[in-house]
Amino acid sequence: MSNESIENIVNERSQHFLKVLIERYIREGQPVGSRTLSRDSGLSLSPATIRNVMADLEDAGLIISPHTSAGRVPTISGYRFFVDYLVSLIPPGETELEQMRQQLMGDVDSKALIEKASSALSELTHMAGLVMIPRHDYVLLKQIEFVPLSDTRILVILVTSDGEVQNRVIETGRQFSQSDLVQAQNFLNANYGGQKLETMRTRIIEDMEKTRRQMDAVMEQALSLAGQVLAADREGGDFVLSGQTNLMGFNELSDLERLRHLFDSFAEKRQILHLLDRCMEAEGVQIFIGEESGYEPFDSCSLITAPYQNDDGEVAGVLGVVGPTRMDYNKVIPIVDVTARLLSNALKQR
Amino acid sequence: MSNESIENIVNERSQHFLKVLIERYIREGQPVGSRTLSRDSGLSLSPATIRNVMADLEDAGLIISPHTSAGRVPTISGYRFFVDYLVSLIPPGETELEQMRQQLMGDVDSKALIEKASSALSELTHMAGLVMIPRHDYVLLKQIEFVPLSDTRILVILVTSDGEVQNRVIETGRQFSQSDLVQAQNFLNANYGGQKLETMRTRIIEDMEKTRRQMDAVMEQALSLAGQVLAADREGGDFVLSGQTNLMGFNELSDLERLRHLFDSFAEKRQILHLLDRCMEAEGVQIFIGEESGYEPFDSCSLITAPYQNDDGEVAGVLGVVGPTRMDYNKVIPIVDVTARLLSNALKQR
DNA sequence: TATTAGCACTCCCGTGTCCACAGTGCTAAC
DNA sequence: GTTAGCACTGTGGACACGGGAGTGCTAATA
Repeated sequence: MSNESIENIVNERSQHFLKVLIERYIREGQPVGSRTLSRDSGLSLSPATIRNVMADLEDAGLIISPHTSAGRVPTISGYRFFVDYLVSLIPPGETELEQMRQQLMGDVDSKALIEKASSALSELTHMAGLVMIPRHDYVLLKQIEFVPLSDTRILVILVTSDGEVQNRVIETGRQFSQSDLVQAQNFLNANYGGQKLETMRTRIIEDMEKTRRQMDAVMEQALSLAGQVLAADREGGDFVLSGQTNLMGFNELSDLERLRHLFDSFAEKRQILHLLDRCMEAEGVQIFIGEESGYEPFDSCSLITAPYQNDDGEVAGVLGVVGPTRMDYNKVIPIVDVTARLLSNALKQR
Repeated sequence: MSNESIENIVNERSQHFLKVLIERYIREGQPVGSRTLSRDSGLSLSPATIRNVMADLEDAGLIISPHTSAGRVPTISGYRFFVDYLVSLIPPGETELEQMRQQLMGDVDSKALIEKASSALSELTHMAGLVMIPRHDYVLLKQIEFVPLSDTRILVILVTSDGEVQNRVIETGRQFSQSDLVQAQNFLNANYGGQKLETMRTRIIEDMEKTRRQMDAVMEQALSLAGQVLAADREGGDFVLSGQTNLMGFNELSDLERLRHLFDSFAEKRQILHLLDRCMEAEGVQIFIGEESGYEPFDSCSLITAPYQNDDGEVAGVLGVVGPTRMDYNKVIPIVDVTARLLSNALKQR
């Protein structure tokens, strides 16, 4: 890719300057000039020399100057290069680790854990924390239960492997007796317990086909009910967001118009879920800088995500943080990484 | 109260001018001067005369001028006087009513209805909509159900009169057999079905006292379980918020610091719930202007609320809108009022 | 007595000018 | 390849200026 060629063009010394410049810019938030860089670099070269280097970096598209007589600031590609090749990750300190452990301990239910994880992310990074609610598709059925509400309305309760309980009311065309329901429920528990809802969905459709010939009334009823329940489960998923107001503190996001777009997109959820879905497939930490996410409200933001696992060790969801492109990648990346691990562990020990 | 005396001091003509001034200010958002007011008032009086009147109104504390050579703007007391004595409520137009009905129709579940109501409020007023989730205390028990999860963990399902299903996992000290649970469940349904959770809570405590002497094992078990379930239900309640980003459009709220406070308070929920709780007791529409709410983040906002009823005609919760003090009270008050009625109806017809 | 015209006064706000500052690119020398 | 020197440039703060909007007061009017 283009990064490869950039790496060749920009020699090692230039890379060092790029790193120093970006780290300085992340700290101070102001364009970095040649004099400053000369002092910070540790290489005792004169500003004039640095200016030449900076011109090269600018040609390579890694930095840019907001106007003639300002210093330089990183471009999106600059950050990208930095993140890919130059970061010196700083693992969370003992106090921070302690704080995370504290929050993610105790046998609370998974919903509470997820909220804790989200607020931990936002508190530690001073940005917005984001944790996806585990997708049901990846969740195993522990138990299914039918409770009659009225003649034709049945409350269906799904207890899933993540300790969550989902309930859904279904409207059946006809009447089911109490014992019908008990039978159906036993049948389903015996046959589908321990399966993923996702595979269950497909298997039930197959099985309905088969049973049509056998004509076992109980089975047929049970399958039809389960089919109805799962059909209602096809929608989008959800996530928990914390500390969105933290984003109001950054002056690169202080434009009310942009900020509003961003907040609207948090409330809308759909697009963000789509973005998070894409991150589920990634192996570890995933980073979108500025426009890289391809999602316009995030244009001046970066998103750092990591997937987390449920108690079966399967990827259950994604968590992450959103902040300005000018964020402290050195620190934030490890925080996201560690939080994902801790959440996975916490979900396991229940 | 002080309003009474103000009413006496400020004669009818002045009141008319106050009304015109406030309505103009609400429309235009800029301080209103004597010349403008003279044109708008319809009374063909010269600006000089108006100036005298305005001086009186300023003395009475109803309007104030931001600086020497600006017009006047309403004070909090000015708005208060306006909403108490001068508003000309404008009922929602047919198209708006239609929109509301559309959103609040259909046999969706109560949670969905509440979200719809909230977004209807925000869309119609272009401000933030707020609907409290019905307080469980006011809700009747339709049915209770126990599902064993493991030896000592039991899933308890409460089906309530508002069609909601709540589930809660309780950790019992000892083991319950399947039939124990069925008996307990039947006992509770027979004895407490149709009661408010709130009264149930107190009655169960009494009853446990009584049974202690009779020593009926089933009853005792059942009561103890129910007691545990209800004990977990003592926390604060919740609300649904929509269109909070609408608030970013108003330039009287464009101060990022204040705005952040406001948004934080929405996320924190506790204080706002407290405020809403107070509104439950009020008969109809309730209005807090600026600092009247006594809640600092709302200092430059107004809150208009109305209680709504559940299917038994009892007050179930409160809904409302939050916006800048400079809002169109003439239109917003009726919208809040009507939405509350429509939501009550929608909850009834299920 | 209530209303009005006239007038001096005040404050805001947009405009324009000026200047110091920081940093640049280029050239020529080391 | 590195550096000193220099002319150049955009930013942003300070300042003065003037027009505009609106006020309060006074004296005249109906």
